[in-house]
Amino acid sequence: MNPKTDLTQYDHPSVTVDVLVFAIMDDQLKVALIKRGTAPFKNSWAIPGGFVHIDESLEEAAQRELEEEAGVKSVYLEQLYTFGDPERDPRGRVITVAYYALVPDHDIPLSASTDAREARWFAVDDLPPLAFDHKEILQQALERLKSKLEYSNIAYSLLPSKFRLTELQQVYEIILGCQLDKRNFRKRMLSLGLLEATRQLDKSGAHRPAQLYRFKKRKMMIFR
Amino acid sequence: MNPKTDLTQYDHPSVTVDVLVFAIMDDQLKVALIKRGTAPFKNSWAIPGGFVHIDESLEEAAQRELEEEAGVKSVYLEQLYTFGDPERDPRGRVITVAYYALVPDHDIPLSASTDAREARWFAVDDLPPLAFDHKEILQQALERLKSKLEYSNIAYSLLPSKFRLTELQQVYEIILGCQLDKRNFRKRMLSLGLLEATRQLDKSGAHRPAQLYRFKKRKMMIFR
DNA sequence: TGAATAGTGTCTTTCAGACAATATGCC
DNA sequence: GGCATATTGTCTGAAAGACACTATTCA
Repeated sequence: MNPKTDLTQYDHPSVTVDVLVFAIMDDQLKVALIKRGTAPFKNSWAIPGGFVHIDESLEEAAQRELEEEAGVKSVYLEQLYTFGDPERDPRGRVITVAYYALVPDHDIPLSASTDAREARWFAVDDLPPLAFDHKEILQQALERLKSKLEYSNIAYSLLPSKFRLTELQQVYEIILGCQLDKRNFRKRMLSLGLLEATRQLDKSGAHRPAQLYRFKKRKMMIFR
Repeated sequence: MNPKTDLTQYDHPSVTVDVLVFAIMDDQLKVALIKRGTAPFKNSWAIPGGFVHIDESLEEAAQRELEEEAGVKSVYLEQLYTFGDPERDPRGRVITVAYYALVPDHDIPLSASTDAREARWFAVDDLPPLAFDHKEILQQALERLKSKLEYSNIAYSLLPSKFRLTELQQVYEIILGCQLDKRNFRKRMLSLGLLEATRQLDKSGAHRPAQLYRFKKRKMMIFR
């Protein structure tokens, strides 16, 4: 049986969404991947995704994937790019609209869903070979994430609602891949006026407790 | 006859590309629009676009539209965003991948192609009502254009290969919609090191001739 | 009191922005 | 010479970056 049959017989491409789910875990930026249970690329790791239903919007489809995969709702979700090379899927013409999501928690269990044998978090700088053009998609997501970190407040979406300034700085350092000066970082963050101190202290360590802050608005803002 | 029939009977969405073609003409930013010759939105103005052929990439489809519409090749072309609301086209499920193009010439004749009664340039701040969700698409393209102008060298793609600094400044002023200081503008542009003086002067006016410059690289570069 | 992290200020450099006079070529 | 545009420099304020010590809590 020709594997292309079910995808191209109508001359309409299939449309999928792929969702890159990012989180900070163990002081690393991690991405959720699934191990494919079916051909093509059976047993390869891939970005979770699926077909767009005929009556749902692209964003709804991405939300649905996100919930199936990581069980999370109301997290940061943004359309990344649409990948449509005719050769990107050996089964036939599949156009995928890639989204990326940022989840604040440090300990999200993943569920292997349809087509997936297994789901796991991978540090983005220690990845297995990926199926399809998923390496390129991931690459592009990382670039977007880095640049958006510099001129927006999306970092809030990788943090719990209250956090120490040191934690915020770690998010920046992990994603940008470089060390930042503590004094300059705090000066800059506080001068943006997007943070406010809460009345709480973090007393979790055997040392001076840290002030906890929150973002005034948990909505993406551009500052340039 | 149910107008949805031909688009949804297979449960696959249709995929189109829409291409926003921008140029500077008469000291205004203009966009190429077509007047639709068929329902829905018959006689409304719309962004030119068409179906993605089953064997061409999205970018190839956009190139093809661009050539059919404006007869231009090798101009700046960038994917903008993918619009996929299930209600965006009354005929059924149509997902469109929007691209925008920047053409350097001041006098591009447009050809009315399939489905179009007429094609015309419109100043972006004097637009007719647009079909579908095309107003939103155009809005988003303008935002992208403005922000990219600030941190990249895409302005080169709206100019001929050699140009006066004054012309370059006009491109910025027209797109950003504000006046810029001539001395500061020139200082900044020259300090970026992306421009080089040619050996030619522009002697077209009854006044002191201007030095002609060119971009060292006619490839999009980010400077941030 | 020692360990561990929190918190803070100054100086320098760089860049953006305000601002106006002179230069050159053509008619 | 008059007109029209081209070309050029200084000052000021803001923000980024380099840099090191004190403060606080807990064990």
